[in-house]
Amino acid sequence: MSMNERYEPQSIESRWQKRWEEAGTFRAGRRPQAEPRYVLEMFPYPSGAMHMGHARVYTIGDALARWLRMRGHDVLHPIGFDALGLPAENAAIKDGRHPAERTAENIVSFRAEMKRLGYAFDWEREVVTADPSYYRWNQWFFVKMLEKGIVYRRQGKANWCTGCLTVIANEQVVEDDKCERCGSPVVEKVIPEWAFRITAYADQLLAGLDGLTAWPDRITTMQRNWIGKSTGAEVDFAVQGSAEKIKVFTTRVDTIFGCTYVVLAPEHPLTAAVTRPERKAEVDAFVARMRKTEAAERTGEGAPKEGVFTGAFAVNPYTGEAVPVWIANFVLAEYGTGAVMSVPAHDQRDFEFARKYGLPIRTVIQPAAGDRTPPGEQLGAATTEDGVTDASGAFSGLPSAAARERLSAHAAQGGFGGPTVRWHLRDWGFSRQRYWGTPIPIIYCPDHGAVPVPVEQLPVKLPPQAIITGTGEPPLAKVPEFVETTCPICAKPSRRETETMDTFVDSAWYYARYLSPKDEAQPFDPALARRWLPIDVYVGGPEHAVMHLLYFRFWHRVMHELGLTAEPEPCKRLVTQGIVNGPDGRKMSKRWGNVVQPGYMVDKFGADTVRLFMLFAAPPEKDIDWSDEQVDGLFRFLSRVWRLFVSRQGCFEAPEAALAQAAGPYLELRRRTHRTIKKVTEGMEADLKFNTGIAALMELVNELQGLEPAADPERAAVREALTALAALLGPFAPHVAEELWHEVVGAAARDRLLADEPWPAFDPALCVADTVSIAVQVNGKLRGEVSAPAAAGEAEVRALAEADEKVKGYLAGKTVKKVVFVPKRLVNFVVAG
RNA sequence: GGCCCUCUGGCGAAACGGUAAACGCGCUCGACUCAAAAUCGAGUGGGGCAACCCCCCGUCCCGGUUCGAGUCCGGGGAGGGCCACCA
Repeated sequence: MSMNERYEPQSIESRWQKRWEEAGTFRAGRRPQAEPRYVLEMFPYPSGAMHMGHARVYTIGDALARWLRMRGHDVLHPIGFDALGLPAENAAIKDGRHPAERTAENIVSFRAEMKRLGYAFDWEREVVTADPSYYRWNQWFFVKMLEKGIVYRRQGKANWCTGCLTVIANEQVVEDDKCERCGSPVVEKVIPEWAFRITAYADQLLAGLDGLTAWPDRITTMQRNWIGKSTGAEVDFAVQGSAEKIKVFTTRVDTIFGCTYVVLAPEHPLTAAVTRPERKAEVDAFVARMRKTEAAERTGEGAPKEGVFTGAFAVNPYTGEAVPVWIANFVLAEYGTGAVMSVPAHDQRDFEFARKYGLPIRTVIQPAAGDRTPPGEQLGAATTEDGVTDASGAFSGLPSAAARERLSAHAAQGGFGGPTVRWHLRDWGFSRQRYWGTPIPIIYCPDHGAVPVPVEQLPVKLPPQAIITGTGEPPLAKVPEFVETTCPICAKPSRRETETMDTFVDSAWYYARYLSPKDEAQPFDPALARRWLPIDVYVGGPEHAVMHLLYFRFWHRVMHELGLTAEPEPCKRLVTQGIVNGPDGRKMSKRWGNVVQPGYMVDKFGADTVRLFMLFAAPPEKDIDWSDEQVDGLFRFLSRVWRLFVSRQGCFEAPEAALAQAAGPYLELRRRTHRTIKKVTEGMEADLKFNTGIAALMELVNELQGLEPAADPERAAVREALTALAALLGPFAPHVAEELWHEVVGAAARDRLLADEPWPAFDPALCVADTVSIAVQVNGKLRGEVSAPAAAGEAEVRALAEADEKVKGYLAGKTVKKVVFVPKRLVNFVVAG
C-alpha cells in the first residue's frame, strides 16, 4: 500500500471506526481467560450537544481502556445516557415538546459525536435511564428497600412556588427566593415525601473511606466532612414548672458549667409548650417571621443573630441552676436535637448572642498553660480552644477531653443524657413533583394505605400523554389513566403515587446495569458482578464529590446487603478530571462567546488531534484552557509522524537480524526507543501521566527526524522505532496509529488491528546508556560536569572529577571532609578551609 | 469561619531529596521561495562580561532539616475549590 503524502485525518478516521465496529473489537467478555478490567466514565446527561468537558473525560477513560486492552486485559468500557431529569423537563415546558422526543434526539447527536471521536465503547451495552427496561429496576430497588425499611415516608421541606402552586427544585430558586420561571416568592412548605435512610449507613460510609486509598484525598475529605460525624453528649434540661424536658446536643459538654441560657430552634416542637403566656405574642410573631424567611437568609453566616425570650427557665442538671430559655434564628431544627445549651464564654455564636441580649458570660475553661482567661464579662470574644475545666464544681481541673468523658458518663449515670454521636448527613429525600423521572411504584388504597406495586407488575411506566406545565399539582396527577387503579391487595379503586424519583437514583447504580443490560429477570447478573466489580477506574468531574459519589457508594452497600455484589464498595480508583475552559481562561459559556465545540474541532483537525490535546495539555486532574495554538502544534506533530512513515517506508524491508548490528547514533536510537516504551508504560501504570508519555513520543520523533538511515542495521533500528511509535500512539491517537501500524505490518497482515496487538515490551538492557554525564558539586553547588561510564564507581568518578580544571580551582587549598556519590547522577565534595 | 488544593520561563508544563525548566506553544534568526504559506535547522529564565568562555541570581516570601530542597518540616502571603451559625 502506498501512503498519501499528507496527513489527512478526515480520510482515515471513519474507516477505522467502521473496522472496529464491524470486528466488535471493544466488546467486553471476549477474553474470558484474561484478567478483567472495568473502566468507566460518568455517563452524560444529554442536554443539548456534546461539549469539550465530555470530550475530555471520555478521552481520558478511553486512552486508559485502550491501553489496558493492549496489555491483554478483558476490558469493560461501557457508555449510556442519564436521560431522565429536570433540565429536559424544563426545556420541554419552554418549547412545548415532549421530553422523551427531545432527549432521544440529543442522544442521537451525542452518540454520533462520541463515535466520531473514536471511543472504544462497547456500544452493545448502552443503557438509557429513560427506558422502562432500566427504570423498572429503580422501582424494583424501591420495593426491596421499602421492605427492608431503607425507604420510608416522612415530612420533608420543599420549595413551594406561590405563583405556580407547585414544588420546585433548588436549582429553580433564583436570588431573593424567587421562582426562576414566574418570579413569584418561593416559601418553604412541609409536605410528605419519600426518603432513603442513608443515615443508617453513615458509619459504614465513613469507615469505608479509609479503604479508598486510590481516591483523591480531596474527594474522601469532602465526603468525610459531608457525613460529618461529631461526637458529643446529650443532656436533658428540665423545664421549670413543667413536665417537659429540653434535650440539647453539645460537643463541648466540658463547658456545661458555663451554660447561662438555652436556645431552641424556632421550629422546635417544644417552642409553644414552654413559652409563658405573657411572652406568647412576641414568640409567635418571631416564629412566624422565621417561617417566612428562606433558610439561607435566616441561618446564613451574614445574618445577624436574633432571638426572643420565652419566659421559661430550664434547669442545668449539673448545677441545679435555672437558666432562661430563648428561641433564636441561628439554631437549626434539623441538626442535633434542635436545641443548644449556650456557653457564651466558649462559643462565638453564643458570645455574640449573649452580648446582644445582655445574658451572663461565665468563663469555665482555662488554658493548660499561660495566662488565665479573664472573667466572661471582660472577654472580647469567646475562647473556643480546649483547656482545663475551672469553676466546674467536682469536675474542675480536668483537661477538656477527660472532662467530656467524665461529664458524659455522669449524665448517663444520672439518667439525664449521655455520650452520643451526631451526623451532618441527612436522609436522602428523593420525591420529586415532576414528570420526567421514575414513577414511584406505590398505590394508595383507602383501606391498606400505601401499598407497593408487586415486583412482577413492574415497571410502572410513565404515561406518554403527560401535561407538563410546571404549575399546579404534579404532572402525573393530571393523567387519570395513570392515577386511577386498583389496590393490589383488595382490588378497591385506588390512586397511584404521582411523584417521581430524584435522578440521582438513576445514576446510583447504572454501572451495574452495564453488566447485563438486557436482563429481564434481575437488575443485573450477580455472577457477572463477581467478575467485573468493583469498577477499576472511574473517571468524572469533582463536582460529584458528595452527591452522586456518596449515593453511589450507599446504593452499592444496599446491593451488597441484597446479595447482589461481593464487595461493599463500588469503585477502587477514582480519577477526577479538570475543566476545559475557553481560550480566554474563563469557563466556556455562551455569555462569554468562548465556547469551542468538539465536533467543529474534529472536522477541522480530526479526532486524534483533539484527543492528543486533551491528554497533552496537562495531567487529567488539572483544569486546562482550550488553545488553538497548542492544537495546531499537536496536528503538526501527527503530520510529522505521518511524513516520517512515508519517508522511511523503505526501512520496513530491512531484515530483522540486522538490528543487532546497529551502532553509533542507531544504537542510541534503539536505546531511545526502549526508553520511550519504558517511559510511556510506567507513566500509564503509575498515574495516568499521558502528558509526559506523549512528550516522550515527541522526543523519539525528534531524534528519528535527524537520521538518514542507509545500511540495513540502520534501517532495522528505524523500523524498530517506528513500530514502537505506532503501537505507543494507539491509546492516544488510535486512528492514525492504526493506519501507521497497518503500514508497519504490511499487506500480509491486513486483517490485524493494532487495538488487538500486545503493548510493546522494552528491553531493560537497552534502557540504560553506557556513558552518562555526572554533575560535580562542591558543597552542594554545581561546579562542573564529567562524562563517565554508567557503571563507574565512586573512585573512578571522583578521580575524573578531581581532574576537571574547573573543579580543581574550587578544591585547591581545601580539605575534603566528605564525598557524596550518587551513581549515574552526581558527586559532591564537602570541603572546608 | 472550617476543611482542602494550587503557586516553577512570555504561556501550557517537566523534574526517585541529586545537573531546574524535558516536551509543546509563542517569539527571534537562518535555509527553501520571486514572495508568502507549509516545511526544515538554530536560538530563546534574568543579570554581568568583548565573549555563546566564565561568574552571579533564579521554582510566592521567611526560617529550619540536609553534603544537597521546587520537592521534606514550621510560619506567612496570594489565588482557587467545597462546605458553611452543624452547637
